Amino acid sequence: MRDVAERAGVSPKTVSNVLTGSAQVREPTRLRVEQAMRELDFVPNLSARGLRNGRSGVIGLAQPDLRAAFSASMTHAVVEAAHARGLVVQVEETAAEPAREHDLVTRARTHLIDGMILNPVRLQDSVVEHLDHLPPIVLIGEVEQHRTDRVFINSRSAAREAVQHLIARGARRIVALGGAEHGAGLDKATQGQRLRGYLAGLAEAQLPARPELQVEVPEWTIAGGAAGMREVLERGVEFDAVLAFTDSIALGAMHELRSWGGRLPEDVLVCGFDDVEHASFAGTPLTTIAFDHQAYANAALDLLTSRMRDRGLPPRAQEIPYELLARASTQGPPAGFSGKNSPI
Amino acid sequence: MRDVAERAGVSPKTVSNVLTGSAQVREPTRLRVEQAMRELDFVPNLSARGLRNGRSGVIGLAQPDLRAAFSASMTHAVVEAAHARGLVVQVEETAAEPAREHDLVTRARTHLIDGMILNPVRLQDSVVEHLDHLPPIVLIGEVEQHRTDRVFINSRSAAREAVQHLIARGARRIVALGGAEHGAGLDKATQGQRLRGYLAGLAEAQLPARPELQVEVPEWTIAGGAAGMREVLERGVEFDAVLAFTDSIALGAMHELRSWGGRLPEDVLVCGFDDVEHASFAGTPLTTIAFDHQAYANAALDLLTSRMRDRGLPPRAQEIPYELLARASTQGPPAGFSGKNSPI
DNA sequence: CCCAGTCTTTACATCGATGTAAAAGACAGC
DNA sequence: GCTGTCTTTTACATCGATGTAAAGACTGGG
Repeated sequence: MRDVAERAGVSPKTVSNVLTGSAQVREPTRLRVEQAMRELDFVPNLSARGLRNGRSGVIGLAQPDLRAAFSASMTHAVVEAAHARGLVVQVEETAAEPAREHDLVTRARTHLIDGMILNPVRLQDSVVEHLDHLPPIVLIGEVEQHRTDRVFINSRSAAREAVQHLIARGARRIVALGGAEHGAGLDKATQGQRLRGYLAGLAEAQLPARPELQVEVPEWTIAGGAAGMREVLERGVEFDAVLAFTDSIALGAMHELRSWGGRLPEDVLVCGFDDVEHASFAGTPLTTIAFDHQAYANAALDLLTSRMRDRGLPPRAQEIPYELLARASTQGPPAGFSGKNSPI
Repeated sequence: MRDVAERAGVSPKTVSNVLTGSAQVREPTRLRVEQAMRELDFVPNLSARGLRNGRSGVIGLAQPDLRAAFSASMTHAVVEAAHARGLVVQVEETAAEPAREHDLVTRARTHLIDGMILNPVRLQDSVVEHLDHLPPIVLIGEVEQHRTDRVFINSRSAAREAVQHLIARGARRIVALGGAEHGAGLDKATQGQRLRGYLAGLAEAQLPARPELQVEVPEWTIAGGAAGMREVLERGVEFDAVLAFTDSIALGAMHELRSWGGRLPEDVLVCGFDDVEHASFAGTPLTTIAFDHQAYANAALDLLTSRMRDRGLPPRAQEIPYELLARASTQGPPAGFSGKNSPI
């Protein structure tokens, strides 16, 4: 910057003033400075600026697995929303490990970021304890605590609605693909809410909650969904619908079902979550819980930037509306299916 | 840091020495310092460190559209590879706009990054001119210039091989879904190579290159692929195979074909590129050009980090091997199809 | 033509970590 | 006990941008 100043015949501070617009600079001076900046191909050093005024213009985005379609869609939306606000995004992966999640949050300050958006699998309380020492955090997805800002869809109610929908279309034995009561299912963030909604839906219809119809899926990917479905089929359990906790899981399940000879939706109904691009283009277009991913990201960034301006704000929670999109995959009534009578 | 030093009864430099390990520190002193750091919950400020030693530990990753399955997979792989090397990743989207690509590269220095991995759609020469003033760049994908480091698969040869495969399975009229000679097709990076390979494959088999079988697809997403396929079908052109330039395009095309009543692979064969997770789980599992995404990312990071250490290295290009994975979608021979005789 | 009041520009200190060079301390050997 | 070597610690300057406060350049009114 000194070089620019020298070339333009002014002091470094004047160059800085031109850049930040914080003080008035006379037209001819400004032009001279701009000319010099162009000639020297000058770019301000953000490390220095960050050091000086304590903000880097970078926010962090942490998700379990970037390959999952929903994460990819959310990353896109967050990058767009951040771009519109003059911020850039650093991505992190927690690989669904609570330890990495914990690590990431507590070490957030080291990472040059002004704030962070986290899609938690499970956020330990100990992390939230440290909140005062950490940069602003917005959680996306459901977590049972009210001390940070959050953006969420009402997963519990959505899952209940999905179950009602499946039951209305004739399903009676619905597989929950993504979480189980007997495991750590209810403990985990989004997973817990969807499982609760599933159970509530069954209870309302006075259908029993069968443990053999509840399957944990450690990785919420297509392969993970297929593996979960295979587990059910190999046990020979009979069922007539699947509530998958994400669209990726649903797509994997549908593939596995077809490869066992199941017909969709004639034998089994399937419903997913998130409405990723893929869902509507699947072999059997997938019924799913849809919501506006961009609105979700915008809300998260609004909460984050407002808190970056004022750390003293009370914790806020913003709910994004969802909608059940009925597609071909739940055109019932289903005949029912089990691994036993399959051709493979 | 001063506070830590004071609490441990040493000078700030000693604390720094403990952190960096650059100088010897006696055991008891080090323990005292570490104790003090823990007590004060101290985390070093990376902005300051970055300012001091000119490196931030952040690399940039720029791709056209993060929603595309291949981009998501690559982002995952790059984040993992970077993590293993103690780096973090900042993501950018170029939205397939050459202007944004140009902007990003020339302004790269402002973004606190030590280097950058770019999946270019079209990289203008003017950018490469500025290379000396820019941080290290590794291009992923094919670009017709040899002044930067690059990682690539031989797309031209892969496309030719795919065409040979389709012809061997009985195809004669192959749609190129992703690029066209008559447009700007040959100018663009990866797209150009795949188009050239397609044309080479046809020429070898002495089949004519028909302009009506070549379709540009501006967005390499599922929806983009479906739109491109629809265009062909609406024109009533007859064809018996589709070479889609990415798996996402292929999946969109397959969906569109099915909705016009086309049977896969009985009427039309389909081949994609990239082997994303989805390809093998599609209704009709997709034949595709597969390669190891993680190896690809590792190679890119190796090139990048070595250049970060020594800017003077000559430009290097590393080719990653690919393999044509034949799945159900190219079980020929195909009967042929056109929009005219469709039920819709 | 001078002066108060306003608009521009300048000098300097600062953010936090770390390289350099020199001072202080530890230790062995005579 | 003293010197010389080696290790550990210190003081200071520096990376680049910017806030503060003060100096300098201008305007218009008298």
